[in-house]
Amino acid sequence: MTLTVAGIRNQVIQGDCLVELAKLPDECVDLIFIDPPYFLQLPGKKLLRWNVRSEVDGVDDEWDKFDSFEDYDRFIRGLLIECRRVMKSTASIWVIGTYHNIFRLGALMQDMGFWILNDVHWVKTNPMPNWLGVRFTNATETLIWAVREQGAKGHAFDKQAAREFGMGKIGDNVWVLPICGGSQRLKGPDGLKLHSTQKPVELLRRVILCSSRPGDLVLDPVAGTGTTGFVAASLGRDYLMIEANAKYVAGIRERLSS
Amino acid sequence: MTLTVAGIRNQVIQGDCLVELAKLPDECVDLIFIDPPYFLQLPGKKLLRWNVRSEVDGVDDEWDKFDSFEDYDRFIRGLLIECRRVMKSTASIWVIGTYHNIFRLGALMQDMGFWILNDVHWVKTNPMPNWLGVRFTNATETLIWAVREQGAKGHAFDKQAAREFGMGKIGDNVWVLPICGGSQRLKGPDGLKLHSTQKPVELLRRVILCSSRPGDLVLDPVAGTGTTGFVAASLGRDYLMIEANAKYVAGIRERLSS
DNA sequence: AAGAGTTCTGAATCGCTGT
DNA sequence: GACAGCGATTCAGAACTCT
Repeated sequence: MTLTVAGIRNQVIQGDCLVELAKLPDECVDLIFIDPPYFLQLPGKKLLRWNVRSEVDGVDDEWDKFDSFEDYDRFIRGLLIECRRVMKSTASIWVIGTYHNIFRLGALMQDMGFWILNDVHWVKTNPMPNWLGVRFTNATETLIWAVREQGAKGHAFDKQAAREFGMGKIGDNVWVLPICGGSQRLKGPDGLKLHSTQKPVELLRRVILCSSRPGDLVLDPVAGTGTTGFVAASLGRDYLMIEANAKYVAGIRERLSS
Repeated sequence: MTLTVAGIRNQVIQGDCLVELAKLPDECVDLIFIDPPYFLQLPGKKLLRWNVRSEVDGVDDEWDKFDSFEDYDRFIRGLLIECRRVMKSTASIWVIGTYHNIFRLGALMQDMGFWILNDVHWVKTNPMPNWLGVRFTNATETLIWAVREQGAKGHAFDKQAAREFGMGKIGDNVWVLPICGGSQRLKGPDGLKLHSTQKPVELLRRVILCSSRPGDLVLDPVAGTGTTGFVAASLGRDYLMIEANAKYVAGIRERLSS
């Protein structure tokens, strides 16, 4: 069964992203934001041995388990193929990651024919300190912004908005802003943070303002805590979110209704 | 013929990087810096500056021409295989690129078994502006810093130096500095810039100070204008540079003798 | 000589229309 | 499809010109 375009506006779908994406018609969305699992490969036992903190906030969720780069690539490729199919010719797509996964994402996108417009660097004002002191503090995440193919015309770009966000006078590709915390951070029924890598509202605000128009349909197939749809709605865009985890979906629904 | 380790210190070799690297013994260098062609894929059409009668002198050098991503990947993979072979177990390697090529470099490195320590982002204070305002100004280049394999021990890291360079209080992975210009920029016999992509001395100073020790051997197999060796020598490190282009080699020799 | 104003350029995957 | 031509609009920093 294929959903109608009208029927997919402002929905949160609980389900597997590949299964649910397959139900969407071709060329129906204007903007896609993907915050995939990062494949951190954290040697957690080694960190435990130092006995500093039990987990150092390392991501250790069930959805971040992949056995190999090949497994990870296969998942990402499948996801991107469906995303590319549902993009309008005028749509653009953002993905975010760290050095653990962003190079794979970018190379796969280029191999699939996506045309990269920019890399944008989120510089965190309050990164997790590197207490081992054997490498640089990792204070950044990288976003890739791309269109469906070389020569694709008509994607949205709000130059005035971009100008406000960059460090330079033109909108440049460096955004300095804090990580998600405080009251913005969703809590689960247990009072602990609901999601380990919730993205800040301001990050999504910049993405959506710069690269979409009012009334556009914004898709997030790996919605997590639903920041994408939450911000899209607040900016007069429509959203469609897909998330497999029931607890996250419950969190999203509560967030959207408040 | 294999060169002795003593024989390769402080040399500039004119020749094909793959051929010359193959002559080196295993595990002989402490640090590698690679500034490969970026495969910019610029349109044939020149970008016009509209307030003056001039064109942007984009990079159209022969050394940046590849038929496809596949061709590009083949070149990079061959280069990295040899680099990995000549790295000591305690060595580390830097590569630099932009969104055109850095994702491919990073993914290839991961696939080959390199272990990424950081991505470091060079934020340019004076980037080329985005004339037409259809995307973000591309104000950054990305460096990847890696060791030979997961669990490799003993690579150099000067935490004090790193602390001075980052934007945060700890040495973080964002470096803000201007592009190479002025008297630092090498000129050819015709008075024009010798090389279209010369890297600033300060960038290499940071790389070498942070990730090598005095007396270490620093290898640059794609030397260009020789900034790597020039800076290494000034910091009490030994260097080995390989460069195919005779004009660039002449420029390097003159630069080193002055 | 010093200072003010002008020109030039940098790893750029940058437009739209009409023929 | 390709290509020519029009035209909208950018910035830091070094080099250069003029006073």
